[in-house]
Amino acid sequence: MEDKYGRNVEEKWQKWWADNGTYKFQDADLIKPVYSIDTPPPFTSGDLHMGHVLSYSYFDFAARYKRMRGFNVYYPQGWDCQGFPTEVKVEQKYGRKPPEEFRKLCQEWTVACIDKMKSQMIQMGFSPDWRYEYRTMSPEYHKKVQYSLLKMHEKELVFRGKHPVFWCTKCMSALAKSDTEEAPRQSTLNHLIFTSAKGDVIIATSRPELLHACVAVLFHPEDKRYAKFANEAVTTPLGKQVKMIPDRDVDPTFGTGALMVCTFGDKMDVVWMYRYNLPIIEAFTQDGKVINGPEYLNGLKAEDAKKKIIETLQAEGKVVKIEPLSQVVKVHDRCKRPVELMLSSQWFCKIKGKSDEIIAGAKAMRWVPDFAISHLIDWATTVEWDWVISRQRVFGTPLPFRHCPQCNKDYPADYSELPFNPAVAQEKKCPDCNEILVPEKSTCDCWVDSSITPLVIAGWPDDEERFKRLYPVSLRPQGVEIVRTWAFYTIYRSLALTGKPPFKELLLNGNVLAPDGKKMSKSLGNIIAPDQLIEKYYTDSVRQWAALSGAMAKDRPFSYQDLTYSKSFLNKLWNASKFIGTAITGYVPDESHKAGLELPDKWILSRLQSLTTQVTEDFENYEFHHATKAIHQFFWNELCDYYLEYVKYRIYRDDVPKESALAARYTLHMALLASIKLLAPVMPHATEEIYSIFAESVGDGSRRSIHHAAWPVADAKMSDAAAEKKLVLINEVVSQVRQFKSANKLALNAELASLAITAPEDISEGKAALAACTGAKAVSFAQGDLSVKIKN
RNA sequence: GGGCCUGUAGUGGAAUGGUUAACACGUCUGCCUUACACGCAGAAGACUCGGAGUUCGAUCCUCCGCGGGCCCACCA
Repeated sequence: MEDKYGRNVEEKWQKWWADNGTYKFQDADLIKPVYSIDTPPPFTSGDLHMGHVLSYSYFDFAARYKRMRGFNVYYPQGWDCQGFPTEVKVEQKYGRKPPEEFRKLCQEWTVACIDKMKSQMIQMGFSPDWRYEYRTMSPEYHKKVQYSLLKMHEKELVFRGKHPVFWCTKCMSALAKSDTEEAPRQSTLNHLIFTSAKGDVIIATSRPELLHACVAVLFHPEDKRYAKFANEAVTTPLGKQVKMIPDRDVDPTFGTGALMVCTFGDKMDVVWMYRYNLPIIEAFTQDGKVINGPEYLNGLKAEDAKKKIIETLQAEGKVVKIEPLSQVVKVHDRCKRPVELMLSSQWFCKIKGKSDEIIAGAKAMRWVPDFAISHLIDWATTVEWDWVISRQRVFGTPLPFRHCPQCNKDYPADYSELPFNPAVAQEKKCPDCNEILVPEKSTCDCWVDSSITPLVIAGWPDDEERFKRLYPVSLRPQGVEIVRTWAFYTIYRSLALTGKPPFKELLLNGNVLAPDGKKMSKSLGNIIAPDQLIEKYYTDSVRQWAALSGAMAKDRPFSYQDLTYSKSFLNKLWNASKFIGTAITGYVPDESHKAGLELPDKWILSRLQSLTTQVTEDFENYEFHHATKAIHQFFWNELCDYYLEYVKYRIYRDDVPKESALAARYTLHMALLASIKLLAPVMPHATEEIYSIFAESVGDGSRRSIHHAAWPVADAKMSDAAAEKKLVLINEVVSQVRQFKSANKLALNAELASLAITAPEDISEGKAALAACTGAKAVSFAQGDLSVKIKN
């Protein structure tokens, strides 16, 4: 055992574990039960953040615990490579490039990011089997994603259709919702006159320039003002007839309580369009100019069109009033221009109508904590339309389809063509018209990639043997905030592709907030970098912090206090272990040594049994916080603070009976060995090093890792309620003596003339320990309520 | 607007339908006692957000209010 604990110790074992394949999944072992983990592939930003540290620590604890419980742990690690942020960074660095070249640059960039993050993971002592690393940008991964899409296409769950998407008319690009932000602006609410046989209807709109795309007028079903118009036709100021439809989502208090649905002014229009199967009118071109409108509007930009149409309608007497309106609009986060909804040809995955089976699948799995499933149920029950899976991006998985421009039909790629890449795909012709088919250039939404991770890690679809062994996976750990995406899509796709729910258990973690309770963000400058913490506090402290944070599906502020404490405990563990290590040097444990067990020995061994039971139960429930706390309490406040003081004389002095000396060593051996095993999942480095104290009892000299040692099992025979009861009294006596010395400004090792103890139980068995621990030259006992008379 | 979570000493946070509500950091007082000063022994510090209810009894259960967090929807 090294003299001092530090980064050198941690690095030494990290290397040793890698060299010895400590965390390898035992492919050939078909007997051990398998425990598989579908770990989150982090987005390859290049940096592990505190949220990663927390959540990855969490399931690393689970993996290590299960390994010690005799499971064959399958713990792969993947990388979610493809995404807009990478494209942005690569473009910033290299400028715009042709697609294939750009994709290569993105890949190189990503590889560098992965290298960095991987080394951070190793520093954190995470224990995946790196042989099973996967990258969503690799050809093999693309192949599996595309295979999954072809399969779902065969089941008609994947299809192409026209769908409104967020669109930036300045950048001429489709946007994901995450590319948008909100901006307040001053606008106007315009009250326009619609006419009908039953009278006029005044509707209020902030976007009169969309009037030509008006396809319906809606009002609230209980709004008496409009009840008589239900399902009647009204005429827009442009002379078009549309229907009046009652709808529960209309706010009768806003404007006039009647609104026009335009395809598309905002997202709600899209909802209504689907709800009532309304026609779609393209209102703008891709560069934001009016189309399909009245002559005087066509070709104008939205802002100009708005002015123009208001002027015109006012002149025609069709405007009742114009009032100011402050509103919040979605803008493109990069150019700050308002975003439009544009009809566009996209690929979809059928989701609508699938809620019941997804919820049923979710309910078939254990959610920890259980309330987290509500996030999924809420989401599943409010799905309004199908999942748009295509993105007009470069760095992504290509959709494996071709399109006939003539017949307007889609053709899936052949399985033999996978991985399909439109840039190099062979030319194919339309079976109907012989026209050359156009390979799809869009790429997949990144959730398409990541929603098959439990399948991919289990060898799907080629390796049936492995798949049977590894699927469904035992554990899916993930953040609550992506239940609606990662968990939702994964459950759905896994069910669709295999008919079976993908996990047995889900473990949900929350996020790490900055010490001020706010979200960590670059703009607030409150980010805490894990690397610096490791440098200063060491990995095993950071891991303890993660355990103590206990953020089960809840957000927790980062706390330096917990980290400081964790480091203190690490130090305590280290020093106590050094002491015990010296005490038991050359000691070979033997059951016969139990014959000499004394009262304090029986006590601490009894406490150890209940601790073992408690900690085991906590680990089963992923209550790492509780488990860690319990071990700390035992080790520090019972073993170190009392027990070690009771036995020291049996270690140091030569005049103690041999039986007593052996029993003390037996107890120390047992207590330390069990303690470090219980701590091993959380503090893998320190416990591994301390484990070397026990090297000789391991046998042949070839070093075995503590992480393959058997998890302790409580032994009921070692439980001793009587001893525990007596030690409560003895500890109390010691405490009183310590108070006496403190009050009298005596050194704690000062000798005392005598102790006269009155206790409700016969605790005279502890006389020697008491005398040694308190420095009392004489100790006497009497029966009665607890009291201590001290003479110095 | 909807959903979920949450409100406990200066700070971070346990726990419990019932005696003095953990523990840690910080603070204060002693002590460098042959594992550890990243330590040891003590001490101070909490009307457990406010209100109502259930109960013999609530910090814990219910409701209302106020506050915080996260997610989602919407702003015609």
